[in-house]
Amino acid sequence: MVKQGDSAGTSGSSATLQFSVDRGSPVPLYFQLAQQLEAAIEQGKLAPGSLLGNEIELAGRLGLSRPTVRQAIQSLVDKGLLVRRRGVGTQVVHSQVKRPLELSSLYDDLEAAGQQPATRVLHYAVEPATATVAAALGVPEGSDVLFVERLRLAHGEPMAHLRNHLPSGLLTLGSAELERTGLYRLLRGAGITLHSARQTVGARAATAEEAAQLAEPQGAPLLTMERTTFDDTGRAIEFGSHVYRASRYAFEFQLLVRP
Amino acid sequence: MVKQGDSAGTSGSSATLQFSVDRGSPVPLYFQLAQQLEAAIEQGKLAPGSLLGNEIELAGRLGLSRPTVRQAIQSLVDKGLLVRRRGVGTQVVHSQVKRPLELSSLYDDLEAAGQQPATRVLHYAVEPATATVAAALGVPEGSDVLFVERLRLAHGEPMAHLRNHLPSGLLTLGSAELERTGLYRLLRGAGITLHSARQTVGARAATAEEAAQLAEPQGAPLLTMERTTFDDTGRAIEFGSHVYRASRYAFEFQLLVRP
DNA sequence: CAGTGGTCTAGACCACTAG
DNA sequence: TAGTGGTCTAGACCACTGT
Repeated sequence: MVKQGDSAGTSGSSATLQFSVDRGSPVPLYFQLAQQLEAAIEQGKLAPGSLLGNEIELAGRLGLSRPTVRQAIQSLVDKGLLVRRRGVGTQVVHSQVKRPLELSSLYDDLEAAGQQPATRVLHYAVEPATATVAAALGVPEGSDVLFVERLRLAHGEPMAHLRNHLPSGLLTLGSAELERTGLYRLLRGAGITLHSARQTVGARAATAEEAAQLAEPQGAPLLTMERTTFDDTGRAIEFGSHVYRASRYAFEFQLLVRP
Repeated sequence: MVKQGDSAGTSGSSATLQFSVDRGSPVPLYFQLAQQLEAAIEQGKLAPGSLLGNEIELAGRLGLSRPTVRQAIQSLVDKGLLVRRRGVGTQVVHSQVKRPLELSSLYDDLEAAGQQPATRVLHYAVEPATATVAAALGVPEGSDVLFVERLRLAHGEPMAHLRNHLPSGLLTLGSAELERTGLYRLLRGAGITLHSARQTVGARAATAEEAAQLAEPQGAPLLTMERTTFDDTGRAIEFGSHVYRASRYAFEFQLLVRP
């Protein structure tokens, strides 16, 4: 049982990197380690393809138990940043993994891209649920539903036409708030935990009205998305029916293969 | 330390269900339990919203340790079938979670839907990589790349036009095999481990040629997808550039929110 | 307050991969 | 054969939730 066998000097390996955990912190130890590993990968201190070093040695070096170290590593494997091979070791993945697809918010996406997003609320009213909306939200037909219709702009140019239906009483949504930020940010801010969503992405030609609203020629191809979002308990939170200018917008995402 | 405290009789709870593990099996214990829990949920034996019972008691009942039971439960939480709340318990999720988005194969999707998929190989040749393809695959421009162009049919009707580029030498793909099944199934069969993919989904109007191939009017809206697939080691395995008849096809998928 | 999941430890044996 | 990750155990203390 050798305690000290430092084969330091091999650049790109983890042996040369200094990780440390703070036991006084309320942040879980495995999470602290995971963050440091992720940062090292992102900054290139852990080269793609390099081995992480075995778990027992890493645990000993940090004063942690092996299960704790495994938990940290596993969380990064789940993110797609690391790959484990039995009998070989844990390696940093080569390719550029960014994010395994989130419940994307158009507003946030535009803002992140420096596109100066803006919103114009076209319609805002509580209405009885139609059959389609009632089915999507799992509420009785005719029950009260908040219907919001918005035009999303980037750099002053129309990008998308968004229609959302929300079960009445879930939250108090101001029309003014909807002009300032995205719906999902408002939902999260209201303490609603988004859990899953069912999405359908398709395409169709623009109607005359849509063409006018989006400044596209009539019959222009539009990207469509329908989405129902659920919370922890399985309640439907929101049903959206959106169209995007295909000339200006495309969905881009990374996905991981379930092992 | 009570070994037997069966509070049986509460229907819908897990207390009435009989789980058991086989220690002689090569299948991991946590996986056996996860499968049984998943089956019980799928068959409705564990009602949506019902509590699973605490982990210690479940472990005792099965003769397993708590970490093993936790591992089983965690795998179902990751799948979105269960929700854990501290101080409350583990509940079966209400909504219908099907699959958190896979690297979908059009062929498999059509087959699963009973659509009698067929493939017509239009083009099959090794060609020098163009700049676009070289960038997507991470190979030198002008290097050998297998270029495959296919028309996908369902019930004899054209559905999509598929163009794929694969680095030469990765596998021996027969044109005949491509008529019989999907590309991804062939890749997996060749022992290639798919790991992640970067996708872009958009829309545009059909060109004259595409319209003719897909039996759509000229200028009809088409759904487009570009995808680069990577394996474990980060090598690009395949670059696809596809168009789908928007009148016949849409992408539908479920996704989970990263906690 | 009692009960739940969240985290953590210090071991153990096994299956797989490589040289 | 040596080294790796994969699995498993039997405890422990803590944080949070509800009553």
